[in-house]
Amino acid sequence: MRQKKKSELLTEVELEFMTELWDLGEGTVRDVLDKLPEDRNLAYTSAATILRILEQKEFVTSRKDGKRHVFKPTLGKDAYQTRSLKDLSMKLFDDTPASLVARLVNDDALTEEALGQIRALVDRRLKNDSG
Amino acid sequence: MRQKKKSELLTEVELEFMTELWDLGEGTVRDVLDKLPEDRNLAYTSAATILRILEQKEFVTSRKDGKRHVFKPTLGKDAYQTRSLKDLSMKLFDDTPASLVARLVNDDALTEEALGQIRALVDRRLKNDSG
DNA sequence: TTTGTGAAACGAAAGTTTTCGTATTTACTC
DNA sequence: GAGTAAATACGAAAACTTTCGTTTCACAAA
Repeated sequence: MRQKKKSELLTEVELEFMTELWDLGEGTVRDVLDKLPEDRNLAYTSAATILRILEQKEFVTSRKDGKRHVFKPTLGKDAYQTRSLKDLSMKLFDDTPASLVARLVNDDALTEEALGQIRALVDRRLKNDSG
Repeated sequence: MRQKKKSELLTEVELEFMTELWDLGEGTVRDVLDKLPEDRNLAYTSAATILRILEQKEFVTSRKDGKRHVFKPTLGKDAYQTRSLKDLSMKLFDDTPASLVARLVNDDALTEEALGQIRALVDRRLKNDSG
């Protein structure tokens, strides 16, 4: 029997939808569809299908409100951010978060301001841990 | 006319192959295939197809060596790391690298040592920029 | 030159993701 | 209850990714 590949990661379109739901908190098919960019031009039924799939994969739950379904993430955006970073770090950075940050801070496009913010974050975390 | 979707990002299997090529520097179909995990069990022709696709997408070039083709990345691993981070940052972190790092350093699984390394990297970059 | 071995070329099957059409259901209004 | 507007349910087409089989080609050994 072939093992079902359960990736735990969102596909491109799934992520697009989850991003809207994270922003909305929760919402109907119509809510999400209306929130997509003007030029996205996705059929209503397509959007409904994506949400159905997200529910099958247990990334969202739904409740009924009158005749509509209201969808709500079961996984927080922060948790998914962590999961994605872990995946990227594993696949492309030898599972060494420091080397990921190294690549990031060596990016010329990164502003001085962003660098300062990053250091502040790291410092705060180090202080909290030790003190 | 429909715009060809040119993603610039590697698919799962493409990344798997590029990773081996980055490690090898360059290599033949056989070289890459032999480098995959024991239990990968991919047919030779499948590997050849992936490399052919990577060449079509211009992620690698090939030269002939006797009767075999030797494949070589056109894009460095570091450049692709940067590209991936930019993509992730855009899709999941509001295009704000600092918030990506914030998520990373807030991950409880991150060791004190890794944190120290990260701060050192940031400090070094800040010093170099100003002095 | 024939023959054997391993590689390349190519197309297409199999698997997954994305999109949509059709049919049905629901709630509301008269 | 019949009409209607909007939502859901479901299947399947379309698009993309992954895998492989068959045929052709290149080189070397007899």
